[in-house]
Order: sequence, then structure tokens, then C-alpha cells
Amino acid sequence: MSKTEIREKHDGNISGGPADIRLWLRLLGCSTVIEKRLRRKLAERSSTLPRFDVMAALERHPEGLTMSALSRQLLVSNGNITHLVHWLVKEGLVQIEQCSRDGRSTITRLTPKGGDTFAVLSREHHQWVEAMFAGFGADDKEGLFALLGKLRASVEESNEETVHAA
Amino acid sequence: MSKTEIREKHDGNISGGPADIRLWLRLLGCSTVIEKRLRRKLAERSSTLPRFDVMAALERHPEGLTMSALSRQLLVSNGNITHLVHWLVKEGLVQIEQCSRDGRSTITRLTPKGGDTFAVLSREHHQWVEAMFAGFGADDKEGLFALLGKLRASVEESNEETVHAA
DNA sequence: CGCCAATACTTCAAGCTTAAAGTTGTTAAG
DNA sequence: CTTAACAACTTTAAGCTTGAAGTATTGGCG
Repeated sequence: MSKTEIREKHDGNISGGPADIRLWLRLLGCSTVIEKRLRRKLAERSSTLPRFDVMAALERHPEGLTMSALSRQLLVSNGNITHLVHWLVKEGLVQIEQCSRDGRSTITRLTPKGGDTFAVLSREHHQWVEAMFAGFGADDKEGLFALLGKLRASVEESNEETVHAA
Repeated sequence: MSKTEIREKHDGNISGGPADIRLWLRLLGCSTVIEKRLRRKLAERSSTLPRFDVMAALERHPEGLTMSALSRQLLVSNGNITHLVHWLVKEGLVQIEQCSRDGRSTITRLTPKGGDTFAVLSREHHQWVEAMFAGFGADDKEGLFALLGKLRASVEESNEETVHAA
């Protein structure tokens, strides 16, 4: 019972719908495998991908970000950000401050400790990704990058139509 | 699903890390967008992607699958499968039966109702995927499929090394 | 000023996911 | 037969995620 058995079941059929499904499953599989690897690596360092993402966003904005801005950048819900930031604050990696101009807003920033922690994690994160792409040629990388761009465009386009139809 | 945002400082650098990160983020983005679309569509029909995946696996195996086999096929943990299957059983979409050869194993199968339900969902699922891939040429599909295969191989290979090193 | 809509954030319920620990059943060595 | 190792599954604790409902603040308009 091989792990890859599912994705490659009915191969010969190239034209038509099944090919699309096969392609989608392979895309999903690649993404999932890489993501799980990264999650596991971060877990070994007592962190998680969501927390890493928050710190990455804050690292790029030393001036601080509001909760809502974080939520927009990471494409996750407000409630989610509240949860993540509170955890990071409790760990001393992030500090929050009431915005003086708008009493509703909270400015979040990395603490010095948070910056140091992220610097280490970030370097390792790069290395993990590089290792996974190591057996992949430079030409292949460019080709894949371009094709994924096209795919993204196709998906966005189909969304427009759906929205219009609805 | 997270957006791992690490900004590359020098774009021209193709053989280094930044290009890898960019490629990974684009891959993740494509996968995430498609996945969210499918999740939303399934939610409109009172289902979820995990449940759909379980039914899809069972549909391909009319002879039934054990919990562990399902877990391996879907790349999720055993506890997760327990949860999903129990839910599907409660809904009458899946039936379970003690294995006569091995008292520890549970054989899971689609019920007739489950088969009907899946048939409807599956047809729609195909259409959603096809719509999203519509603006994507046949040659591109084959190219992308091949490249993703290579990438998968590269990732698996890097895993072997990691395991060996550890 | 006083009301009201919009905004920023929090809380909550529901569901997914995992790793680890626990239970039960199987297998094989002694 | 007995026991120990192993395998299948369940349970549990912790965390992520969302959407909806709730709270507090702001800013505009009469």
C-alpha cells in the first residue's frame, strides 16, 4: 500500500476532466508535503507556521502594524490574529500598545527578543526550503514559476465569472 | 493555510535561496486559493473537504478500507480519521464493520446513500476544478504536471537525507 | 450635543488537525 | 501456554481557523 497510490490511480486519461483533477491533486500534494515538513520543523523549535507568519509580517514593518493590518496581510480572520498575537505577547516576542490616535486600534511590534527569535527561525526556514528544492534545476524553477503564474491567472479569472454569474 | 511571507532582498539571485522562497510562496498561493474555493463550495452544500476526501477514497475502493489505510491514503493522522468516519457514519453516508480476519481492524465502506451523495458532489467538484483550470492550455497542464512530479521527487529526496542525517 | 453607522477588536461555537497516551487484539518466540 | 512485541484504533489535550455575535470607540450628521 504505497503512499502515492491515491494520486496516481487512473493515469492514461489525459484529455478531459480527469486530467484536471489529477493535476490539482498533484499540486495539492506538493504543497501539502512541503507545508507539513515546515510545520514539523517549526514544531521541533516550539513554534508554528501561523506564529512564524505573524512575526515575519512584523519584521517587515518595524513601525508596527494594527491587528486589522495583520489580518489583511496574512489573509486570515480577525479572531485568529487576536489569538496568535496574544500568545506571542505572553511569550514576550511581541508587544502591543494602544494607538493614541484611535482608541480602538492596537499597534503590534516585535520585541527585541522577538526579533532575535525570528532571525534564527527565518534563517533555518530558508535552509529548509532550499533543501527541498535542491534536486530541482534552475530552468525547472523558472518554468514552474511561470506556469504557476498562469494557473493563478486562470483561477482568478474563473472566480470573476463565478461572481458575475452569482 | 498560511502565507509565509519572507521578502527576498535581491531578486536577480536565481541560484540562491530567495528564488526558492518565491517559488514556494507562489506554489502555496495557488494551492491555497483553489483549496479555499473548493472548501467554500462544499460548505454551501453542508460538507467539507476532509469529508469529501474520505468519501472519494472509499468510492475508489468498493471493497472497503481500514481506518489505517484511509489514514495513509489521505496523509492525515489516525485520530483524525476516527473523527471523520464517525461523523460520516452518524450521517448514514458510511458503514463500518469489524474485520473477521483481524479483530483490531475496522472496514469502512460507502453506504448506498453515501454513494449517491458522493456522486452528486463529485460531479460538481469536477466542474469547479475544470472551471478554474479552463484558462490553462493542454500543453501547460502537461508541463506543470511533469514539473510538479519532479518537485515532489526533490522534496522526497531531501527528506531521505534529513532522515539519514538524523 | 446626541444619535448612528462604521470600524477595531474580542469572544464564542464548531470543526479540523496532530501527537501522545491508552485500549484492545494479534503474532510469534520461548 | 505465556509473554512480549507489535498493530489498529480511540481518546485527549493543544492549537489553528472561521464566521457570527458582542463590546467599545470613532466620526459624521442633524
